[in-house]
Amino acid sequence: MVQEEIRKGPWTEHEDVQLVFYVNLFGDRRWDFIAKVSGLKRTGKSCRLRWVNYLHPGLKRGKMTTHEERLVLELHSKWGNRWSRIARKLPGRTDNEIKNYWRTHLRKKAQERKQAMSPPSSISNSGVLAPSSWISRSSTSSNNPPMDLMPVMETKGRSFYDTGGDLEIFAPKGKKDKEVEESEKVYSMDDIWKDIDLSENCQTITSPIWNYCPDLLVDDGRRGE
DNA sequence: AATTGCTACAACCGCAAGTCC
DNA sequence: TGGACTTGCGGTTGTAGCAAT
Repeated sequence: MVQEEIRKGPWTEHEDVQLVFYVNLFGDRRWDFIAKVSGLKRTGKSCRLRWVNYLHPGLKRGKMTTHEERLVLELHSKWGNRWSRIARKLPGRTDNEIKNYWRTHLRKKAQERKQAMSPPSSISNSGVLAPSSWISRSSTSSNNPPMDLMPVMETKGRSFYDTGGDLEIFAPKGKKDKEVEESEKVYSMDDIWKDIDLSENCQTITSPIWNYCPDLLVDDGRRGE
């Protein structure tokens, strides 16, 4: 069979418009289908990512507020690298965005914070793991801070870092995750919004594509289900 | 002005979970 | 029940833009 060539790399404005149109038409679930019918030479996966991280109308763009930053630090110390979960507590922010922000801005801060809190002994905050059990996962250069040397907990093929916060039992994703979340709500959405409003009047900037193609706006992420 | 190093962020990849038949 | 397919998540990479030298 002749494999249709798959486009990779940065999305063009035209591709964005096309994707938005088809998502508006069919909803944001059947990505393989959308990828096919839209004529975009992208994988469903790629379409989903583009939508979720860039085109979704509910996205808040622009700099993280100090409150959001604080929240990320807080939640990361509690949950580790569970970005999607952290993202759920920050309306308008994506897991990818938070993950990137963490790597570039906060890792150092968290590091300092941790160092300030822990004695220079070999015992981590959890009091269990010594550096000898740490695994270096640095894949890139020299300046990878020791965050990468956090103890790695393995569960069912997934891993996350012990950040020194409460080690939660690693509930499987999906339904169970939701249950866990329901039962442990730390911040209500109201709290978060209130706080954000108070801390800074950060403007919600919708994705540029929506200015470009305003007709396609859908109401609050609820598309044909 | 050219080069190098760093930062920020978009996008890709692999894997596991979820869903459908 | 199990296999194929789809979706979601977290880790990683590529690169544009900027600052420092």
